[in-house]
Amino acid sequence: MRIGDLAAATGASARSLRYYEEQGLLASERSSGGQRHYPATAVERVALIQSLLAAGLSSSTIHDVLPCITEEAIRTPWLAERLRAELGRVETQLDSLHRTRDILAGLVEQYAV
Amino acid sequence: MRIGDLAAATGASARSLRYYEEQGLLASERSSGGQRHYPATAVERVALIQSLLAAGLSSSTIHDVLPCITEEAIRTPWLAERLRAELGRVETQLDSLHRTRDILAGLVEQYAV
DNA sequence: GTAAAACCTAACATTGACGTCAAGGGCAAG
DNA sequence: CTTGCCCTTGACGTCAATGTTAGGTTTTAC
Repeated sequence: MRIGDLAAATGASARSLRYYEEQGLLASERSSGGQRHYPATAVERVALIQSLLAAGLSSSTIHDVLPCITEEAIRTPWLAERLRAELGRVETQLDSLHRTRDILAGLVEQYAV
Repeated sequence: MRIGDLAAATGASARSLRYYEEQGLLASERSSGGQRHYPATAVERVALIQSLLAAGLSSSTIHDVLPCITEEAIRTPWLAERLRAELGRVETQLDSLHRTRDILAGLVEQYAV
């Protein structure tokens, strides 16, 4: 898969995919001419990255948390701790968003004609 | 209440409060010397603004959606529609965040030592 | 009345995840 | 081989909420 295919398959722009690579979130092989090639599994990985970005994790946090290209950090207690911390953050955010949803729903009810 | 008090009461910076006013989200009376004064209800209003900002609504959207200082837009069908649209957005985001939470929880389980 | 603390406006700086543009190179089809 | 499309790197632009700084004014405390 070339970058345009991956972009089409994931909805991310080619610019974003290059950015993910630059941030160490996504690996690619290069053709002899220097063009990026991706395995089919990259689609799933990009989806994961997008999901975590949408959850408010920074690319640097994702880099820390995903045992990515370099598998160095796997199963260190530090990684487990970091994961738990981010999970906590997301759950807090989930609670807060839940309350906001209720507020908005209240407004909708109040202003529905 | 002056701006410092409101900042202390809400956790927002004075800069942010002025910005909210600039964006038409928050009203203030001025003293003879030009300093802002807020009613006690402003605390609640700022909390609402923060909540909506945290949910990813832009200040311009909040301005549209909150029947704010100028009460012009109240109860127009358009407002009701806009509110429903934003509620939909937030609910979508909530779903997505929920899934992301599960993914993260899975990772935690996987990498827990 | 005076000093300190809080406030004012105005403007520029920051951050992060991209968009966009320029100048060029790779690659399949005709 | 060339046409046309996709790709490359690099650099600069954007956007939104907020930080920061500067230079001056108002309010509060003594």
